[in-house]
Amino acid sequence: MTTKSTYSIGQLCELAGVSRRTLQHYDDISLLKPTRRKDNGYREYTEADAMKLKQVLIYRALDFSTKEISQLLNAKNFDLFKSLKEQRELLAEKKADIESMMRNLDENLESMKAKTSRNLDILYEGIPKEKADHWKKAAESRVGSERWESNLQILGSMSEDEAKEFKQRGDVFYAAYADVLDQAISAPEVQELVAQFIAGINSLYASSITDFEELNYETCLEIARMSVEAEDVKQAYDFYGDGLAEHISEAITYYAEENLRRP
Amino acid sequence: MTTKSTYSIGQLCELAGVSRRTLQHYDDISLLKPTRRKDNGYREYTEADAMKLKQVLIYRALDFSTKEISQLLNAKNFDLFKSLKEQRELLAEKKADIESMMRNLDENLESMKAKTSRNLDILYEGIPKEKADHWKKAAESRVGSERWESNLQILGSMSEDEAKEFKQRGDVFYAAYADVLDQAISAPEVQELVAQFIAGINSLYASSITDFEELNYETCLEIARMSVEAEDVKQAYDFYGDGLAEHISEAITYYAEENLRRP
DNA sequence: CCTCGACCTGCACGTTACGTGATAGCCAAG
DNA sequence: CTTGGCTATCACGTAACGTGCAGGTCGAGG
Repeated sequence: MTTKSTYSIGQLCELAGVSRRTLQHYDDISLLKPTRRKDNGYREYTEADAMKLKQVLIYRALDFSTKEISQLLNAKNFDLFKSLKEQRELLAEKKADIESMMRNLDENLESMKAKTSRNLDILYEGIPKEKADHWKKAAESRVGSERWESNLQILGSMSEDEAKEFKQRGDVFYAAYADVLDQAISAPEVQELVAQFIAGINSLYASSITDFEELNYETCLEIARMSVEAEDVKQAYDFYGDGLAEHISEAITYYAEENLRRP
Repeated sequence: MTTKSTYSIGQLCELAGVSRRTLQHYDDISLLKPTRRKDNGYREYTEADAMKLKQVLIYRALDFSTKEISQLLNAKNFDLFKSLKEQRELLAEKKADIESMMRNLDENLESMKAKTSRNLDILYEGIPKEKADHWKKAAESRVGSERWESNLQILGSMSEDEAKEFKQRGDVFYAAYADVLDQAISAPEVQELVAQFIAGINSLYASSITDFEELNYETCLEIARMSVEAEDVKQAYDFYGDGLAEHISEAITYYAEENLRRP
């Protein structure tokens, strides 16, 4: 059973993955007229038409205008073989373009990663070497885990100065927090610090994430959980004061319940 | 000297290789608004805007609509890192598409070449093996030489049956021509055969080359020249009768002078 | 101070390559 | 004989700019 060598418009557009209207349009502008019309006016495309359409689609994928394609395909002395070779050339060029764009992106990605790790260095500055290495490794290994990737990328988007500033503010904050570890999580001093903490995260995110929405109830609870459940985060917190991780975790939870409860 | 970190519309469009109007358009539709307007109303773009434009251009190269790009780039929680990785993915896909199209083309080219050589076999059927091999090689080696490539490709575009038919007609014709070798090139019998010959080439070309123009004066002279100058063609002609190549060459020249002279 | 050319502004209509109906003819099946 | 699925031809809509046009800005030079 040889393939029936004529197609209706519907069959051809199905075959080629283009819309009916596109074929009608190509007919209108004489880019690809069906070989003949049946008596009822229906378009009847042949195998040759299908081949030509394939050519057209390749040129279209190469961003040629229909006018240009028309000139190419209907040129006097049109030579299929040459045309195919030319298309190959152009495709190769386009491929090269894409590869160049990919290399460009890779460079950007690399530089962002590099910056991230440089800024991680800054972040763990002044912390005993073994611990720092341990935490840093844990942090870097999180790249690839959806949730943390963008957190780390915020570091990557900061300049070194900003990173230093960020660390400084962190040091100051956690030192201050260490001073209130003996107070109840509901104590105004504690809650004031937590409010600062949340505000800090908000402004950090807001500056680097477009249209960032302020931390809500659930997200705060999640931060509270992570503070104690992620071992390295917990250790980093506890570095500033014994039991700081658990304390701030509960304090954040309390804060969220009091201030961010759903309406 | 650090690069001045703001651009006018002209500078940015120069830098990015897009038209002024495109940037104005992106401003209109809020895809990429300049960071600020100067007091005189001039658009002032920052480095960050330039980065964003780069993103836009990549997505545009990937055939995203401006609306889609706008949604992607201005999405809540937009994440540059993720976006870059996504772009890499998409570029990889596009590259794969292009590679697939190239493979497809290569297949077509291969099959055309294969058909050409199959039909060359048919063409040299019934001719002593050494000679046939010699001529065939010469013919195939012409692939790559502009002028001959399309001639051979006409063979490639024929079905086997057509090729056989073609050879048969050739055999008949050259046999007939061998019978008039003793007559003058201007003799009516000879000129009648030449007319048939030219008509044959015309119809052959017309059937496989879109909008082919009939052989003109110069082209005929060229055919005449090739008949004797191309060694293998000459030998192929002479196979049908001694001195046929030179005779038909002169006869074609005469025919052209008589019938196809410029007005 | 004036002018000139290069740059910028907004506005409006033109263009390409289709998309999206609306309306109507063809035709095989129930 | 109607119904559902294909087809046809208008005809208007749209996206992403292109292409002027009339007019403001600005630094350099006469």
